[in-house]
This record gives sequence, structure tokens and C-alpha cells, in this order.
Amino acid sequence: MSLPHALLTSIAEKPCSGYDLARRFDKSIGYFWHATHQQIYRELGRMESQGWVISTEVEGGRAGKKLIDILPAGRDELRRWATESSAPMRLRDDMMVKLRADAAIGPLGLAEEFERRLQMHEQELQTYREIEQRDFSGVLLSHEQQLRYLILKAGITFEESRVQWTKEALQVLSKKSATD
Amino acid sequence: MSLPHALLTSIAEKPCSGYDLARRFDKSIGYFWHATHQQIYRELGRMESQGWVISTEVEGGRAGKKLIDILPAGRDELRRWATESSAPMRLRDDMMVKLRADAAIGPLGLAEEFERRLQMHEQELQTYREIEQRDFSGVLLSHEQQLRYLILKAGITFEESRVQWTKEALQVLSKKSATD
DNA sequence: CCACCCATGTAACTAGTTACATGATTTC
DNA sequence: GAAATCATGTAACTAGTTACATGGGTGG
Repeated sequence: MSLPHALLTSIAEKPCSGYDLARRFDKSIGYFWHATHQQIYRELGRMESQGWVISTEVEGGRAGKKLIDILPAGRDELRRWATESSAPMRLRDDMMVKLRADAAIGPLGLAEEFERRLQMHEQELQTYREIEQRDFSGVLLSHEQQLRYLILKAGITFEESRVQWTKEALQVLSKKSATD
Repeated sequence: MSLPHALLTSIAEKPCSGYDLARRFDKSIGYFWHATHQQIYRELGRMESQGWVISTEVEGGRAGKKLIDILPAGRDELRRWATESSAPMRLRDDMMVKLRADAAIGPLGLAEEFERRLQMHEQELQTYREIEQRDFSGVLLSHEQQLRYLILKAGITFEESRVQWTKEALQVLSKKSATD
């Protein structure tokens, strides 16, 4: 469970409102840690009652808008969590189940869905490549930039391997329908 | 939500007990769809009350042992689910969060954990490669075998990209500590 | 003045994890 | 006869999703 730690990280980078956090979890951070706004508000409530963050009503902004900032206890907790070891994420891919289902009770005509997935992965890869060009094409990157680049590269290599694999899958699936 | 469909697939491959399913979800199927035995028994109960599977007490076996088999309605449901389109899984990787935390409030000394992860990914890759040698080194593979091979290849390419990326991450992390 | 974005939340449900609990059979 | 494995389950909790709800501010 590390949603609170993902939130702490984001707040440590830049204090903001819950709404802003939700938007960040729809793009940058959301690429590797998704959360809905409902989850975020609930978690922020818990984190505040634990003394990890503090929220203050913003004067100039819209009614009810709060600025969330990290507290020393939150920083400590983030440090503690980041340095402790953890289990790697588990893959969970329904396409694998579908392939096995196809082998067991098929054929099920999975090619169409694989084509769709291929497009999605290629689209995602292109998005990452554009970010790469825009933010990391400089010759000298600071250490912080290199760390951020690493994260992007994880996304790039993942999508690349997905694209490659999906094409292979399509070949196998088309071979079958050709001989049917 | 596709645990029931993963279960249906496994039962369609070969009817078995809940215990056997739990073991399968600890190895083959578990590589891309994890579930604990508690989840499995609960889900089996639901599936039986929906008429997707049927369980019959085994005479010769241990007391209470049940043989689960798929029913026509279960097959239909599996087919329906497999042919409908679905959203690709979301990545969820705490190492990415930790890297960002390191950039924001670091350095946190993440190299040790990355070394550990590297070993795990290399170990996993080796396991997959052994299965590849054992089961798919033949020249001619049937269509079913090719589908199963595809699933294994997804694991292989994933772990390969993980290994490669983790090495890159270690380089960036060591560069920093060298200049500290 | 209407639509869209900002901004907050509650409630109910579904899925997944952890802890607890029991008892039979096989193997050493 | 003790330990490991087979075999089933319940209870309680945590995390994640979906639906519902409200209201202010900005731009066309």
C-alpha cells in the first residue's frame, strides 16, 4: 500500500490542492500509480489526521480550496518507506487469460482486440517519445533530471516490449485464421 | 474484474479442486494473475450459485474434497468475456515513486533495493528461460503450444526490459553517490 | 445564460489481503 | 508420533471503483 507515499512525494515536489493532486494522478504520476479523486481525498484526510500533511484554506482562491503541504513527520514517513524494501508489483494482464481461454475453448477471434491494443501501445509510446524529445534531449542532464528521465524510460521500454509482443501475438493469431 | 474468468479458464483446461486452483494460481496462471486461496473459494461459491460451475464431492479422495467442473453457462460467460474489449492493465510500480521521492527529498540510498530487484528479475528471467527450453524448444509447435509460448514470451520480454532498465537505474544512482 | 472547468466531498459497492480456524492423510 | 501437505472454509480489514452530490468561477 503506497498511495499515501505517492501523494507525499507529489506534495513534497510541490504543495497543491487535492484537485491538483488528482490531475497529477491523471497524467505524470498516474502513468505508474493511478488513483481517483475519491481515493485521494479520503487518503488526504487520513494523512492529515496522522500529522503527515497540513491543509490550509486558501484566501484568494475559490471557496473551500485548500493548500496541502507536507509536514516533517510526513517527510520522515516518506523517507522510512522509500528506504525499506518492498515486493515488486504483480503483473495482471487479462490478455494472457484470454489467450489461454482461446487455447482451451477457442478460437475466440482475439485478433481484433490485439489490434486495438497494438494501437494503444503505439500511441502511448509516441506520447512518451514526445516527452523525451521535449524534456530530455539536452546533452547534460542534472542528477534530478536523470532520475526523472529514468522513470520515463521505464515507460518507454515497457511500451516497446508491449508493442513488439503484441505484433508477435497477432502473427500467431492470424496464422490460425488463415488455415481455418 | 476477471478473477472468475481466470478461474473459468483454468477449470476449462482441467477440472480440479479449489486447492489445486490455488496452487495453479501460485505458479503458471499466477505469473500474470495472482489470487489467494481465500479469494478463490469465495469466488467459486459465487460462480457455483450463478450456475457457471458445479462442484461434486469426491468419493475416493480426502474428506470434503470437491471436484469443480465448468458448466455450459460458464463456457458461454467465458466466451462472452474473452471477446469483449477491455482496458489494458495499469502499471503500478513503487520503485518509480521511490525514484521521484529520491529526486524530491533524497538522496535516499536506493541502490541497495535496486540491486535486490535486479537479482529478482534475473532469477525470474532464468526460470522463464528454463521453461522455454523445456517446453518450447521443438521445431514445430501446434497452434495451442504457440499460444502458450506467447504467454511465456510476454513474461520473458517483460523481465528482460526490467533487467535492462534496472541496470540503467543503478548506473544513474551510483554516479551520484560517487560524486557525493 | 449555458457549458465547462475548478473544487470539494459522501455512500455504496467490489476486490484483494491478512489472520484465524479446522481436520484428514501422507511421509519420515 | 510429529511434521508436512492436502483440503476446506470464516471473519475482519484495507484498498480501489462507481455513482451521487454540491456549488463557485470563467469564457463564449
